[in-house]
Amino acid sequence: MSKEDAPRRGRRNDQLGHDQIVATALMIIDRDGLDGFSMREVARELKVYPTAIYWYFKAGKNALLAAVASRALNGVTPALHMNDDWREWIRLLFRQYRKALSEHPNVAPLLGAQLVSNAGVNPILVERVLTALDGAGFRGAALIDAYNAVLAAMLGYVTLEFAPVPRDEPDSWARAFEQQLRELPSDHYPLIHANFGGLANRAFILRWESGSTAPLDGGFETYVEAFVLGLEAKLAKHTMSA
Amino acid sequence: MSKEDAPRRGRRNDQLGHDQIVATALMIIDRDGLDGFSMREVARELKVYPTAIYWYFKAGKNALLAAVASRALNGVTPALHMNDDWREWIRLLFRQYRKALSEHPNVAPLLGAQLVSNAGVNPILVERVLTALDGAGFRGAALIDAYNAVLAAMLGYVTLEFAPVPRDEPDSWARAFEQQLRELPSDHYPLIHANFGGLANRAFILRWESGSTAPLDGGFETYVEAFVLGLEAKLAKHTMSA
DNA sequence: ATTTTATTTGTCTACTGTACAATAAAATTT
DNA sequence: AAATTTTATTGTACAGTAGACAAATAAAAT
Repeated sequence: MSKEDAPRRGRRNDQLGHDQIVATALMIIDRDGLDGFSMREVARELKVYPTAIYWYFKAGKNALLAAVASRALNGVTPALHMNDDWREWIRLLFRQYRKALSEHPNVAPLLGAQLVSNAGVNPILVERVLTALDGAGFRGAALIDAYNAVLAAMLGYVTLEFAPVPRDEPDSWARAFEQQLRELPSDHYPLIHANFGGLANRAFILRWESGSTAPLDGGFETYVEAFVLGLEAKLAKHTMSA
Repeated sequence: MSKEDAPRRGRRNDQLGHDQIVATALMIIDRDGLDGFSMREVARELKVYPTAIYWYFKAGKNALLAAVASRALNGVTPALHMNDDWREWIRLLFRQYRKALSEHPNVAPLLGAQLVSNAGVNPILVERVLTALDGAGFRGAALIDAYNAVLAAMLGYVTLEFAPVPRDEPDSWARAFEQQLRELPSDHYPLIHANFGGLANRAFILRWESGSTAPLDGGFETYVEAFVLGLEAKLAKHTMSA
């Protein structure tokens, strides 16, 4: 009713700013999942016109999502000091990465899969992984190969673990899915049947909850340990043949 | 101009059918990427009204995408015979999985990340992985953990490798990105600098092409071998302590 | 010949990303 | 202090999206 109801055009004092936009976007994704995210929803949340967001992220939606991913992973890369054990450092990296993502599980699909994998991450991670592997003894082409293996392994488990489940009527879907699993004929699937208790909702493909509500800790530790031990074994083979 | 131009309503002889829809959807995704996919595009391609698609996929877009993912992975799981070496079988599984996805790289984001990870895949894969690991000697909780590790590892590398790059003006984007990499100060990033030739466009985060056009073979082989060797080492530790 | 059912057309609403122009406050230059 | 430029926002517009719903109709079953 009052005059001030008419929204003012032009520059305002309570500026928007990159950080506020990214924080809001991350909040929306945490709350509603990636499907609930949209430029317009961000604008609504900030009580601002949708196009205002485009002033800060001129490249649009993907640019904003890249910034969100980057923020969610802020400070993940552990420090790396001389004489640190490279195995322990990689274990720490994997665990911190998983922990960071477990606090923003809905961001996970952006990382392994989306185009963000390049833009969002910072070169410090790259340099430190290279440093750790160089310290272990990897050189030249073997260093590059090991680097790629480490990066992929770091992302692999968590991307899958935190993959979202259908969000419409999750309860009935879960029950139906569980029922479907139980009905697998035990003669064709003897090991699934024999280990059903341990597998149901505790194993990829055979679960109906995301890792954000039902984490797969044991598998992760096995995964990390196997990978580190394997790198070590591969290193031993190479240095012996050299 | 002729009478037959008026589209016939109701049931037709040249029926649509699940398979034709899924095949068309996969073709579109192969051609235009996941962003180019939409229910309406599928309908256009089939010269049919969009809502016709919903008759076959009553759960909508996600259901169709799940079917597409399942089709793209059709027949990936290698046969597993008694006395097969479990290490060799896992290597084969990983390689076939990667090969199948390299023929449909745009499907990759659906697998690791999206909700498809459950619905799309068949239980034969699960049973065979369990069989291979059981044959290796994993039992009980260790079997479940190893299973989860294998599944995650199988998906991890390829999901990242085939992640798409920005599709608008990819050339100028690639050049800009490369330039940005070259300008990393060599005092802060000595190993990136020292290995620049081997890293540029050949390493995660430092590349501007997707794995579909610039595969990262060496890293994959290292990854597979490290993982298999690691599982073996982990197994040896366990069976020794038992 | 009639009913049923499977399949498609056609209509509708509510939403999305983003290009573009208008506008005004703040910062900068004169 | 006045004029100008830059920055940040409102406001308008468009073409595309998913999907609910009802109407139409051809083929199959009875």
